[in-house]
Amino acid sequence: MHAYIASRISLPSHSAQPGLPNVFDPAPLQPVSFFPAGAEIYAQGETAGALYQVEFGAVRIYRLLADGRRQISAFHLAGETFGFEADATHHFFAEAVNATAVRVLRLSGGADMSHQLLPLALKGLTRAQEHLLVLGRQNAIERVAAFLVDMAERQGGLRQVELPMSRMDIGDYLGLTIETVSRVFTRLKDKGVIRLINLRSIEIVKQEVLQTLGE
Amino acid sequence: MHAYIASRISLPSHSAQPGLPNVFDPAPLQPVSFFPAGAEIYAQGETAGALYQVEFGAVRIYRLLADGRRQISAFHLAGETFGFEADATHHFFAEAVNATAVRVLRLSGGADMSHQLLPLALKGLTRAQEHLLVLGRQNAIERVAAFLVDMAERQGGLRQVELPMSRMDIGDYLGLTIETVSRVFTRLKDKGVIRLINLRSIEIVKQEVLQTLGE
DNA sequence: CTGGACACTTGATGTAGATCAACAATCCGC
DNA sequence: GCGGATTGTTGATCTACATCAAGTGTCCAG
Repeated sequence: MHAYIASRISLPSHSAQPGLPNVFDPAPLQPVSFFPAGAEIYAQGETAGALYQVEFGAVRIYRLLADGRRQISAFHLAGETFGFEADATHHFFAEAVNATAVRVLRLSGGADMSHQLLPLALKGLTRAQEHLLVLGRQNAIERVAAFLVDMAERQGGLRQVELPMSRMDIGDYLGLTIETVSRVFTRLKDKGVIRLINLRSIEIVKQEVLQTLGE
Repeated sequence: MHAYIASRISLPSHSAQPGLPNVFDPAPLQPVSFFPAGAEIYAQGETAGALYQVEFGAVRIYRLLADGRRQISAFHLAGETFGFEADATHHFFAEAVNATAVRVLRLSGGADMSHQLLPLALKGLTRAQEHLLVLGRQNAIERVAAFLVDMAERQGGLRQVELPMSRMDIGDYLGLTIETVSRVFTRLKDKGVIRLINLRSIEIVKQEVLQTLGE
């Protein structure tokens, strides 16, 4: 999909992370890697063994079918952690949606991290199961509404929501085509539910309507 | 959906479980509950706090939309464990598909089970993410094929596969209607890929074809 | 063994969203 | 700031699956 080769620049980070409980302290500060838009963070089939915490930017986790159909199973925004697997192999691809910094937390063989990992895994599991309901049983408007509500919540519940990803990404996350995503945005705009500030940023005008549609 | 009230009969179990590593030993043997077909094991909104291990039978995990649309996120067969949640509340319903026995493992407040739970949670996460690909990007034949391959694998890879659940359950798991599920079964039968031994049991005749369709 | 209730299958028709196609807006390198 | 490439929108048409409808098979209570 992307012939892009990641140009990683690792460097020790000095920024404290207020608000984000750094469960990995008091280990020495972990290195941060930068990825430009579209760069691969890891690929399906690669050996797993690190956790990744998004410092800024956004990451998409996805799988491909043989003919190129793509399903994005999750987006990860600043503060979120991803990369854990059931065995020693990555079963998904991870790519930077746009310019992204990721703190890499190597899992030292000895240390037992299950205490820290379990809540993250359970959170991910709940999210995936909720996404199953959306993909299995909701129509196009409901899917987009659920997506926007989720993105808004994860950005602190503000009226203005940033969408770092393209319509293609949104489509591949919601199981829709870009055309359908675009039409639904237009429909929600015409109904006065949202306002399109620019391509990658919307304002939620009627939060209740969106909420009701999405559930 | 079901006005059915579970008639639980709890009793201490004496059966050893060869083949199933009982990670909860050497705790005293946990009680086993029986549930008739359709009985509720737990409901969305209830307080969580136990794990459930299927002794025999099958369990469906699902969510409902306000208008009654249902998405089954998982089936659990003999030997599998379910019931863990990200917080103290169940976010899904669990029901016996047919006559089912479940070992209830109360999580004592003090004990730290994250070591045992993490692999189960990660396994569930991977499964849910794979199911997302099916629901988001595969067509009706591919969905049914993937489902049959999965059921076959979980039953030891034999040619003959038992389907303890109704067409309605399969439809609600795959995001399809019962009619579409039925038509796809007929289509696979006509192509000679499967044989319908009876309503709840099929034989896989062309394993490779099914495998290819499902991925 | 018989009847009635489900569960499933099969057929006819409708429709949401995909696909195909043209155009518009936006971004970015020079 | 210009021009081409990329991303998004809008319209026309097609199609896979849903919906509606009418059987058929299966199971069990009596």
